[in-house]
Amino acid sequence: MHDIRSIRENPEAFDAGLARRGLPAISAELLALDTSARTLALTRQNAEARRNELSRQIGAAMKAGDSETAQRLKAEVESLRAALDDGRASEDEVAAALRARLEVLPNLPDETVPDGADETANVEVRRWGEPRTLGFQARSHFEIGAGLGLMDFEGAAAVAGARFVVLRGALARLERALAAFMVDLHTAEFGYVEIAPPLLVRSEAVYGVGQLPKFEDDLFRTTDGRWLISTAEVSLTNLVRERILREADLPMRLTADTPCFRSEAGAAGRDTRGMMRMHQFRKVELVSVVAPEESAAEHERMTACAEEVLRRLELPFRTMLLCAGDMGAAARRTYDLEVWLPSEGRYREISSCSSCGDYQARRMNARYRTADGRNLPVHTLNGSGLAVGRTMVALLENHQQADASVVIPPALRPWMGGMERIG
RNA sequence: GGAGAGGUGGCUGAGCGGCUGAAAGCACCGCACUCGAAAUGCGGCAUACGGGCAACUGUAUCGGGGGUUCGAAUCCCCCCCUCUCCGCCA
Repeated sequence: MHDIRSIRENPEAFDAGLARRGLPAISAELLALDTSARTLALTRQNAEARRNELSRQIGAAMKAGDSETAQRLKAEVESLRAALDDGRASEDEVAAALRARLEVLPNLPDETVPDGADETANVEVRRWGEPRTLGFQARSHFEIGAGLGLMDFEGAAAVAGARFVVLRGALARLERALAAFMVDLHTAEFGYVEIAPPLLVRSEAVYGVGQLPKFEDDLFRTTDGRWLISTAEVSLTNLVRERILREADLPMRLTADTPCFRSEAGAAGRDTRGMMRMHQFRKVELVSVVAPEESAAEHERMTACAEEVLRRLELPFRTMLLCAGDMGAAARRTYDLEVWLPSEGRYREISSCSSCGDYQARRMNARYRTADGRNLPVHTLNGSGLAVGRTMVALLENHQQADASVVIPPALRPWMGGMERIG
């Protein structure tokens, strides 16, 4: 949610930011509504001030036993009423219209974000690792999984339908090991606090991170009106909703290993084979809540935390700075981590680390108290550290062997009970 | 699911139709006292949005929404949340 005051101060910059997102200028319309709302409010407030004053006089008159004066004053208040009610109604209407326009607008891109309409304009900022030369035809993760007999899409379809998978034995263990490995890394070495959050959340929480009201179609809703989290970002970020934090509470760094649920509406036909795009997948999420001046540095730090997972698992990746047109709505600046997939011969997204500025904080009303006693919106960041399902895909494909087995990278072996190889 | 109790400022907690944006205490910030500190005393200290060059000032906010009333933290209705007991249950 944008601060209407900042739009008032610099409407050109606001529209320019939206333009980078590929959106038309809207500041003139917003400011017209804003002016109208303020004018109506001022008129209403003056009428209310008058009414309050008269009410005080009525009280005084009644106390003095002067019921005649009291009656006369009551009549006068009555005459204010119609105007007051009308004014309030139109004020509410204008305010609602302004809000409806504001709450669906995405965040403005940071100055350091490159221009561009889609992923082709993203900028590679670094690359790590060399894709292995296999010496044989790379098999896809689902071929490997099928070969091992431990990845079952048919069974999953029978139980749940398309876009689900059933893992067995060593692969089920592998998923659990990867998640535990990631959480342990982030807590033990990077200072994140592990959280076991709700997976079903209320609308207010989804609204707070910016996924409602605009992206309702991407989510699953329960019969009692709650939502299944599409990412633990929703649960973790909202932990500070409606709170005033002390400066000493910041930075707040949280991590959680949770399933994520996405309807994948609009993704029909994409990634239909394998487990790249599921209705349910496991993800270790990172969330930071920081003071505004810290958010840029925190963004780099968080991205580095996610990258470290890939380094330790010996998975080649590149880090992309997303262009303005390719970022999610809440983000001001985003790095995507893309891991090498031998079967596709290209890099695929495995993590997305975003700095959201005060966009989510305003929607959640999450603030912190500065040393000089002001309450300012915090800055929030979130990132995958990493998407566990896709990490497993990358691990299987990158560490596959000619004999159809898969070598478990040494860093992960403690979480696999010492196992060195699957198959 | 049934019965009951309750949600007030950063925290605790009074108020239960007008003098209450809200007592008191704690916390916090000034000042005094002190060589310094503690203790003590005095003063200050909610948030949001407006108006005003400013001093200052208006409105709203006592979980959320609606209603009654000239006037609501206080009365009525609906919803949300918390707690206690009973039932059910991983």
